[in-house]
Amino acid sequence: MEAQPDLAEAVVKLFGDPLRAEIVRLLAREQMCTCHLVDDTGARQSTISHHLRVLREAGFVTAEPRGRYTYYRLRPDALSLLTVGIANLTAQAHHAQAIRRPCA
Amino acid sequence: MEAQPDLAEAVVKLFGDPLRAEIVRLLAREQMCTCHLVDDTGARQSTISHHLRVLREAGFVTAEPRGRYTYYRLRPDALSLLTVGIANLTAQAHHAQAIRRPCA
DNA sequence: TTGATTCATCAGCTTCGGTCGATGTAGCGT
DNA sequence: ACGCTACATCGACCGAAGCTGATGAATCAA
Repeated sequence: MEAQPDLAEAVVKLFGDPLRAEIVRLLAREQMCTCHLVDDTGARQSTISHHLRVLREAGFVTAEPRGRYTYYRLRPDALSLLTVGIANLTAQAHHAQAIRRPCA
Repeated sequence: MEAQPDLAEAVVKLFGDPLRAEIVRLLAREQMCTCHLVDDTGARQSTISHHLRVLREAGFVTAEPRGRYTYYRLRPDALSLLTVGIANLTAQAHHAQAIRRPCA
């Protein structure tokens, strides 16, 4: 049984970088636009945009243009899939405790 | 509320690399020694050892010396913590949908 | 004891990816 | 129209991290 084909890749896209993880953590509290994230993290605007692009392409955030601002929010459905995937892996790991492949 | 202080770091240690993710996936099925992992992944022995070290130091696997072999297994408790952390983040993200920080 | 096997560690190379400044575009206020 | 702000994208730089071959320790078989 496969937990999720690209579970690892998805996770890396989410947490693969400390700053990206911080962005996710902030977006988990409220929707924010890029300028908010720049203020809160202290990173440059181009850096924030870069990470938002990664998160967007990975399907973890959505961008909503609001005039000259762009609001970002997390996609709970994507996070739910991730949660299930890791939960499955955890359950599988639990069962694996009893299995040992013999050494030739 | 903080999901987990170093949730991101922990996740990166687990899935931060495709090969490492593959190792985790294999260990989720059964306990294996290094040579098994070398065979199954096709990676060099030193490379496998390197990743096992990362996983070990992160607390996700334990090593059990068995004669000249060393069996590795995942630590379900560590994975459970991770699952809870991501589940919390997911729940938090769900609530955040209704909150929007105003742009100055 | 000798040799083969398993595994960990090390130093060096190389690649990947994050960060940055610069540039361009679009929307808003005056 | 003009300027200002918010944002995306680009190219370049650089540091972190993975990969590798070599080396050494430990175990087992002959």
